[in-house]
Amino acid sequence: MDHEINLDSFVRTEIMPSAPFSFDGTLHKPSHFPTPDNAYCDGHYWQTLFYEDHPYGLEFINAGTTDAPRITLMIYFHSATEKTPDVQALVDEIKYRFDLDSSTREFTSRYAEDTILGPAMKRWRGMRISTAYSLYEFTVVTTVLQNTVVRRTVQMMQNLFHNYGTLVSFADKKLYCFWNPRTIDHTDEMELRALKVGYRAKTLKRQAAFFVSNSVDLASWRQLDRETLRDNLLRIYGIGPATVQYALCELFHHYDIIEHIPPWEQKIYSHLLFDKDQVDTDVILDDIDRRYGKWKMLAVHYIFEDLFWLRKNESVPWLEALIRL
DNA sequence: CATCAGGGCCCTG
DNA sequence: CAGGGCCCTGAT
Repeated sequence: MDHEINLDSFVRTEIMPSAPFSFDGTLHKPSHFPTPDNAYCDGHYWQTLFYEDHPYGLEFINAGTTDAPRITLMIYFHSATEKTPDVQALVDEIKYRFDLDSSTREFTSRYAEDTILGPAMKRWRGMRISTAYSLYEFTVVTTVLQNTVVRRTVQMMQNLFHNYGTLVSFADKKLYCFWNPRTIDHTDEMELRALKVGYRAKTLKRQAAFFVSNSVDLASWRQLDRETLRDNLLRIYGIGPATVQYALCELFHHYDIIEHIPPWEQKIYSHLLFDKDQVDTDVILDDIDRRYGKWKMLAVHYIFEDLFWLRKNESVPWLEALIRL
């Protein structure tokens, strides 16, 4: 099952994101549960990428500043199965997934002195909402996130990578790369259940089948208007109101909407915005809309991630109480 | 020991 | 449109 591939060759390229740009804030999201497909340290980020049926290893190095951004990107590949990777296509895809070309200058200058956003802005000015994942991969991640605690989510993801993913080595890292949905489409549900995913086995099967038979054209989904896109996403088994919200901002970079606040986030925003334990979600949504208008999703992302960066460095007792391991 | 909710969603009535 | 059920595990 667990095969390993040495990504023995690489190409090197430079990417110039639009300014301002936060390298660390965009590439590493401390609020996300850890997965064995990426690694991070200050100014340096490693990520596997399964693209066009090939495994890649990406190494991002911060070679610029917030106002003069520059990323050195190494794309590692397996020379025996691929002679010349399509670097341009890969770079375009990476730029989209990490939203490297988006313009946030209006937002960053407008809210530089905002009472709530100001401090986060000093640290993460130019941060984007991003994900390294394809839509299929994203649905897998959100599926193992549902109705459980973080420890189990991490374990489920580990089991799935271990059984269906590919261990790749590059740049002195060994990380797992995502599988083709066909892999899970071909396994039976009982085998999946043995990986402790519980009732989610059915969901994972149906999602894999969907992506195999429909070959979703992500490029065209990215062009859709939001309502059509939302309808399409909600038609995927296992995607409901919470996941569709995450998908719209993380995968498709809609920064101007937030319509749904799940209970645990409600508690966090209650603390951060109102200094209370529990505030009604409608009140929170109204407040966010009034303060940040068309940037409201990006705004709460700054607030949220800033909090989780803080948690990396020191303990935040009230937050720890909300994170159920 | 038993019960219950957890970083939702589907399905039923 | 409200509410029960879902695999499992740790908290209570």
